Amino acid sequence: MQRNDRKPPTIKDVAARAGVSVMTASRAINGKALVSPSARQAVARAVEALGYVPNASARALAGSADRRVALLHSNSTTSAYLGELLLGALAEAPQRHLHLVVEQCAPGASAQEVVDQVAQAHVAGVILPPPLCDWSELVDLLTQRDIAVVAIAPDRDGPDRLSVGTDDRHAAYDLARHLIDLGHRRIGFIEGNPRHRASARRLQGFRDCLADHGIAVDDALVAAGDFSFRSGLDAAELLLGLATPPTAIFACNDDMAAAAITVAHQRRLNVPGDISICGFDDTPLASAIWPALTTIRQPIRDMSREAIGLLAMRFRSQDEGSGDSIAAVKLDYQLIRRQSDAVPARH
Amino acid sequence: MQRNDRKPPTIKDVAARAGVSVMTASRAINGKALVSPSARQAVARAVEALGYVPNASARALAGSADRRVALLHSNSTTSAYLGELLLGALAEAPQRHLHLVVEQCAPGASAQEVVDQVAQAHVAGVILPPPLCDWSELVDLLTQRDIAVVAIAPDRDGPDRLSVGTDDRHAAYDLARHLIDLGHRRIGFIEGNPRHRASARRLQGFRDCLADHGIAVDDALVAAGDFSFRSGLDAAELLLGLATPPTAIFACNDDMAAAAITVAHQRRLNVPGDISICGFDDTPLASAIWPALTTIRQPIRDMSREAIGLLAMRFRSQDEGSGDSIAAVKLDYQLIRRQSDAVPARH
DNA sequence: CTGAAAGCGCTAACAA
DNA sequence: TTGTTAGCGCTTTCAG
Repeated sequence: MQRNDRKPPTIKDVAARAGVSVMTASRAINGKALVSPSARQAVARAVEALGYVPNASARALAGSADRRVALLHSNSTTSAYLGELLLGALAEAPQRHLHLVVEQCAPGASAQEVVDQVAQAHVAGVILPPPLCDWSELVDLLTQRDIAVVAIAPDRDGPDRLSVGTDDRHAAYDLARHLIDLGHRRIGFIEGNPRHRASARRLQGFRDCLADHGIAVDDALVAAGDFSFRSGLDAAELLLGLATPPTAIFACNDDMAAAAITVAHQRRLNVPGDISICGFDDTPLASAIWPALTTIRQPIRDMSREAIGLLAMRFRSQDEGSGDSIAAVKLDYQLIRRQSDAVPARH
Repeated sequence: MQRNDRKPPTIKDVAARAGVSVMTASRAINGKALVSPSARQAVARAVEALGYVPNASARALAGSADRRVALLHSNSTTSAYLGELLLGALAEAPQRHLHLVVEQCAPGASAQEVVDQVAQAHVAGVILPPPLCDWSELVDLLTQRDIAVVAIAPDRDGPDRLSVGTDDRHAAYDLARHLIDLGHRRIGFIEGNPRHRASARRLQGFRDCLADHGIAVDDALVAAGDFSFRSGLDAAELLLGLATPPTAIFACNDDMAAAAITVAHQRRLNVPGDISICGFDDTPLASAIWPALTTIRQPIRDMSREAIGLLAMRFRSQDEGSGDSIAAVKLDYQLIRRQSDAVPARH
């Protein structure tokens, strides 16, 4: 009855305590078939009593079951985004018997160099957050090397391409409808970086919604932007400087929405009294400004969780030689209503 | 010359190619002594040619060298902070031959429960970010179980306690001095959560600086807060509503500084023309508002990197039976000057 | 300085 | 349904 168990219990200890062979213990622990209920129970009890936890290294070494997968990132995403991604992946990986490694690709590296780096890591799969997931040269090279790729929120999901994301168009549609339901008819839109397809999809959802509600889209109300706060300032300046300014602004991300609020305040406009302003993404910024932003939240953590799941599934079907399974999963977004929107002021 | 090397090369391949035994290869690869220069070189060449990378699992399984360490977090820190911490730790751990696992402790769990959870993970050490690092019951329990603990930015670093952080007092002193150098004499201060010692240390640095410059601290200029945006609003309201308002405000974090800017704008004050406002932490928020905040940046990623280093060092000295080494490391902070500060307006 | 043997904890494959 | 044998890739003995 010593306080400090120097060594953690091994499967041998479990087997001994359960009165079965190591193999039976192994099978029971891994939930395989072909184990009698009684043995299964005995093992379960032993595991419980000993506080046994399988040794991941040994498992990886023995079977070819545990594979390594990498979360490859450039330094261009924010650490909040990356943090969420990491948390999801780190939580899911062990459950799927995958080892997660994190790789950062060097700033100026060529696709070939990045692939070499990944290959060095002996990974069987890679999770690619934006903007990496849209670097087709990289994706192709990886695929050629038989490394599975799953894209997080890619610009477009090709067939036979593993991806997870949300439906930007649909989310934008919903947000636009929210504004319309409030009574807005002149709604300004601040575009994101034209190189990101997400921006185009959001605009599309916005346009579709207006069209469906019989509202003509005034092109003067669609201002260019690039997702940066700075660009949001200019766009909002333009929109609010119009002869007939909009009663609401739909910004393609929170940063630009925050900028729009800043401009509104500079112009002595009350938000949301005089003008409603909505964002997209629900970054921490959204709730750290006043008024807090009504915005769309994407389940980032769940995305990487799903990504790991997709990889695990792909490996399984590879092993079984069966055809590929589901390729693109779409997760639900959420409209977060805070204080930056309201019914339009009477004229 | 096949395209797809099915299996990665093992140490056997390296040894064969170098014309030495597996053991010599192992020793050479790990930089151990007792290897002839010629052998060492041959192995190095073989490694290079084969693109050999040691298999971490096998290494962990064979030696007792690789230990597991956990980054334990509650869900109370922001994901940006956690993300940075993760990136630092994930990058450093393999280099130190440590396996990093990430554990989230359940919201309402007792210290005992959390320790049990950690023990389950077979870790030899734990990295504790705030506020976990200040939960002394937890730290004690962990220590009793012979699990090394390193605290990230703890409220106070005891002797014999591994910790890494920055010098809050000193950083606050520097920021205050920056304001004084600009010409400010009436400087408001917005406190953080009184339960966080960091808040007190920042106030102390602020006071010390004023004292050193012969400026009396007017207690009316020190407003309570709790690090939240909301509390910053109230504090700023109070400060700016004073008969003789300050010409500058030093907020204990960026969120409250952002709030102060909001209030200033509501009162038709120009920032920084009419009033300078500084933050602390350099969160993404700092550069996503207008004007962008002058603030203090803490090297969060480096902190977790250092934390891993401390653990590795501790293990090494444990193994060698030597006494404990350096316990508390302080990292350099940085004063980031942006657009929220300026010389005070003439009266 | 170098090498051979043994085994880390676990699981495929094969028997029983 | 169960147990046995072998071996994953590496490092630790312990002998050369």
